[in-house]
Amino acid sequence: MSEINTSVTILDVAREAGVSYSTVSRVLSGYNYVKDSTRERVLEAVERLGYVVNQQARSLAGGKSGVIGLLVPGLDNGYIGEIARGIDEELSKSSYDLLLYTTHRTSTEASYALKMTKGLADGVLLVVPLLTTGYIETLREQNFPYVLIDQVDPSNRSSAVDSLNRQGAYEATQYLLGLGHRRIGFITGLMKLRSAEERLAGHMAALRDAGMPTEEDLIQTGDFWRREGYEAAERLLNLPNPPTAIFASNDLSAFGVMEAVRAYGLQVPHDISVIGFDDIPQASLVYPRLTTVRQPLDEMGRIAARLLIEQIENPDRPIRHVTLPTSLVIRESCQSPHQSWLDLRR
Amino acid sequence: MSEINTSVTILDVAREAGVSYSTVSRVLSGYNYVKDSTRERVLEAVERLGYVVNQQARSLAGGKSGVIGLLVPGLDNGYIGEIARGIDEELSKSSYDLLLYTTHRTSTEASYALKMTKGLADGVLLVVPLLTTGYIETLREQNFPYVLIDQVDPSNRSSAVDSLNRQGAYEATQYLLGLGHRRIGFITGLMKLRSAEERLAGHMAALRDAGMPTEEDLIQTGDFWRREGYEAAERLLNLPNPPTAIFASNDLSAFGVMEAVRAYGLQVPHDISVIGFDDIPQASLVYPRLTTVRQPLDEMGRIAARLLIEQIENPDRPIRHVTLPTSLVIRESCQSPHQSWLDLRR
DNA sequence: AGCAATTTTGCAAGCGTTTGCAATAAAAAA
DNA sequence: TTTTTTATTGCAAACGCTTGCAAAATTGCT
Repeated sequence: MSEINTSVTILDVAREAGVSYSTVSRVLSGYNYVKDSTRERVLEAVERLGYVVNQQARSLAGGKSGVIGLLVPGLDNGYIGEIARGIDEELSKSSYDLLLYTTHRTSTEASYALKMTKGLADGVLLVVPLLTTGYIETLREQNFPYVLIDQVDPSNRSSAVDSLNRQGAYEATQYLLGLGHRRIGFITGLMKLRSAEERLAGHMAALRDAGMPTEEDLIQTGDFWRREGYEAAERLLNLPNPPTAIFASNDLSAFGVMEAVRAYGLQVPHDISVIGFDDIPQASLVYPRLTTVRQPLDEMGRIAARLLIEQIENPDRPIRHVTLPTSLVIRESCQSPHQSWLDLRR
Repeated sequence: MSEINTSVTILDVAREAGVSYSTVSRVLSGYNYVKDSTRERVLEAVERLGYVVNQQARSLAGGKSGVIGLLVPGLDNGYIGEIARGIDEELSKSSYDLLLYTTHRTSTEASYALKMTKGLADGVLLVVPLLTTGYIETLREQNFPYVLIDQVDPSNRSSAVDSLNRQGAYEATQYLLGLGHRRIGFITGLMKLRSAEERLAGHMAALRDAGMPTEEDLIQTGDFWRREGYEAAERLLNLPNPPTAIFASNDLSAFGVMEAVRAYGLQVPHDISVIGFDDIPQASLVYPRLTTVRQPLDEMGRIAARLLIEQIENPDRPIRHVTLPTSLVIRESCQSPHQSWLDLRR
């Protein structure tokens, strides 16, 4: 790699190796019908000239771009970070690069989707909760490889990776119940999202199965963000008969809850137990460390990436929907309610 | 955008609009010498056909790729996330896309650098602390636009964005001193890095200027990671005469410190004050919330992106080095040492 | 109306690869 | 040997776009 010149092309390599450029191309793309001695000569020339393939040209000429698009709502989330890490890890095993799009960009999601299909990427990973199903159809029609992460295609005709939201929530509530809580506040996620729906459903089911009445005031609307978590918690704490535990639909809003609890001069878990959902890295950083339902986000990213690559390299593979289990991670933010406290509220 | 077909090319648009393909190209790339009526006709055709430009082809033909490369060590850092957010925000104002590379990938950093110069990106943002200066030279030689973030080119011939590490550390130590601390433990960052060096230097300078002796045992080596922060803190706490405050070179290691302190049955800030550096989002999430030196990471990303774009669009712009100020963010992890505690140690 | 200056438009030649097809060389079979 | 078969290699034609150059229109002045 002595000569590092921008303009070393396949032709230069061909000349250097004394073969035709198509032979060089074949060697480079791992074609089999090349004599070993020739291959070696080409490789040597490549090395000597410091040649690097021009991806753009390669993909224009019909090859693959070697790029995978990742469409996410934003980077300020923790949650996305974990997924991205998983994706990145998986991609590092293959030779794909990652092109990141955040939908807060000015143009519409749909236009990104389209853009990618135009040669920019070989496939796309969608972590776009609020998706307008519209462009998913576009992708499918064009037969462009894509995988949804933590969201589902209502029509069920897309490859997707998600987790057992409902069951996770069910277990969390069951856990709280088991600790002796009888009044459990629930803060929903953004209800347009399937995952938010399922978590609520799981919670309700657990209550029902335990023969507990559901009280409307105990269900407060949130949006998966911290601020709304704080405010929903305030509403819960202001109730004439406040809950002894609060189940927030994700960790971020659980953090808001913890803050609100503290602002009310109460202590977690002493006065109020708090449980979250996701298990983002911060969950074990807060104090007290948050008990939460772990969604294997990085694993989801990894699997999605794998699914996508399979689909890219083998286009007629049927779509697949992988659902990962969640698990309750018990840390220090929950405990049994005090008897006195309970009595007080009777 | 009724017909969404993969293969709508500039030629189709030209036919539809009844003009030549070069005219279409000119309209699309904002060339001026086009009659208004023609432009309109073309734009209509584009709309009608749902045409989307093929970036690969465009960039092959000599245009720009419209992609900016971002080379980072990994995504598991919080620190990187903030920078990336800033970059992303800035990019969203322009029309560049972001291609993400993590160096933990198998190939070497240098090969990525090369790859990008081959048409894949128009410029690159480097957040690669441990950089071997080698490929920076490669980039410079090829006159390929790049900007360093939170790191400096020893030879000082690169555009870069960093912050006043030294001064930030100076102020932090001064603050601790002002609170009455006389024995301050310091946990370094990875000393290969300039920023780690500077933070240590700032700390030492503050001690010196305050007429304080520097005690070797109080300086422990860390590496900017949590685990090492924990262990360095243990070493500090095991000292015959342990410090009353610990200054960790970044927030991540400060978290490790807090953990260690807790593991020793002590309380932050009651028994030991802890101060960090960076102010990553988690800093205000931990309990007690971490007092730290704020480095405007997102702003650094934003500025770096801007610098890079300027450089791309105006190649003979001189290189620039922007250094942002840091600021002390006082939260709850520091307080004055107890007199009794101090006496105990006299 | 005639001519120069200026604005618009179109043609053709790439950009660096991949790949189908055909030609050549080598190996196997007859 | 000669004929088949199979392995190697080269040529040429895309891929979809940008851009220099030249031709065609238009406009402004005499």
